[in-house]
Amino acid sequence: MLTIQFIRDHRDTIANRLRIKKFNQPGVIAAILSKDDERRELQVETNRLQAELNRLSKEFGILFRKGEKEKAGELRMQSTAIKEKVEGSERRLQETLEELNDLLVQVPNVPHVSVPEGESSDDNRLIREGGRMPELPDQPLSHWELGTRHDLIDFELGVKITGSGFPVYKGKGARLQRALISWFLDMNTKAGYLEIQPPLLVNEASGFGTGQLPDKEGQMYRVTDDNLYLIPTAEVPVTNLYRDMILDAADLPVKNTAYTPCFRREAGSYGKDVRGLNRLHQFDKVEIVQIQHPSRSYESLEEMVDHVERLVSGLNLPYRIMQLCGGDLGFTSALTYDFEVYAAAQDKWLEVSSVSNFESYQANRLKLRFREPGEKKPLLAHTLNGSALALPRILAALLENNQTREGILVPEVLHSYTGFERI
RNA sequence: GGAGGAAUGGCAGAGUGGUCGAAUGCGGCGGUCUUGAAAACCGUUGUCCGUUCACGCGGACCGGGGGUUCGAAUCCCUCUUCCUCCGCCA
Repeated sequence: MLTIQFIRDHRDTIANRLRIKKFNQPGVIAAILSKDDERRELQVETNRLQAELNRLSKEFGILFRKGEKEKAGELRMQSTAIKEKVEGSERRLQETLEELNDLLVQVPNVPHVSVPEGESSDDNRLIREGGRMPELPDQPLSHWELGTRHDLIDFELGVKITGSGFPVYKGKGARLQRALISWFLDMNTKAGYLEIQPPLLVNEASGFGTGQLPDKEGQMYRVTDDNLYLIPTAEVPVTNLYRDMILDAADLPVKNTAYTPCFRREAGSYGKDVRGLNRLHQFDKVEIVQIQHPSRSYESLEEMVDHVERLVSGLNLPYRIMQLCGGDLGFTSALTYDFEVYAAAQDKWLEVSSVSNFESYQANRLKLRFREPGEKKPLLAHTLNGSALALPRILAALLENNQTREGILVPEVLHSYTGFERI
């Protein structure tokens, strides 16, 4: 969330900057500012009463030890009276703090100045494109047809054992998945990312830290008995590794990568977009996460984009990089680039990576800070993450684009991982 | 799952009701000494909020939450985590 200080400092411009993100509730900002004034008044009053009570208690202790029982008794009555006031004041302060927090979490991150206006994904800005469009044989097959024909992916078995959106990968299909994961991780570690294997279930505090809670609660699978959530992305556990930490500026940037399955309920999304591997409840993804100094976070964002671009072009997939418009930008993000690859048989662009700078929005929730050498006050760090890469749609595009009369060709970079060159 | 013990500052570790935000040691930072370094010595060293032009001042925090008390790191309840033993187990 935004810091109250930031909102105070930009009270005149913030509503306008949020408008681009389709947050048209200037009332919330006004309510935050007045609630914060209220909070400060209450704080001053509470602190004053607390100081008074502390002073009386201290005096009481001294008198009591001296044996001046009578004077002590007087003080005790005074303290009792003040104590009631302190309790009342503390309770009001606590309530105000909670109300303020409830308002604060409703405000999305402020978009970067370069974010274009727009309503939906149709208004996203094309940054650049690359790769060559494939030439398909006559009557090309979709990836779900190819998956079934070559016995790579079994959707029906998944339905039997779990439900729709939980495919079973078999044989060369499973091996191809493992090859992609290994190649991605190897490329990421070569680029300086530390490989992490995090837990796949997280607690409430972690969900809150990266912003999935409270606003995206319905998107996560929940283990109610133990009050845990299945991770929707490795971003959650890997970023939360650094919750409540103060890092040295010299440790920045922190660069981590993790492969994990991801679990998403995808409540409310049905229809033809969800066919095959296009949208799943469980899928595999390799994630990259950076924690960076605020003055260098946008350099890191570009570096991450370049890195992801090397991955997609290494697989010889036609791709394009889009900058998300205000209306399409996520709640917690300041700037996001989406990578889309072209799946030729479906004639569709599929999103395979989303690379974002959250600036200090997550860090403020996470209490993730760093200290400049010689400085006393720690500052909020910036967090960034991106997919490098999400598997199912990559697999879909590979199968569809590389189908030939002689079988499906495996990209060269994967040969040493798969042990086969065609399917 | 059962029985017992524990959780204190960057780390180690004292503190069982009253100037305790907390002894002491280590580490860090600054200084003295030194050609330089080490050693020694001196000083300093948590986070957050509020207030102040500033020096400063006030408040909260000793795993989390709640309670007892004029006053809680210290007593009580509860949750979490860790350790030891038993059981189960990939």
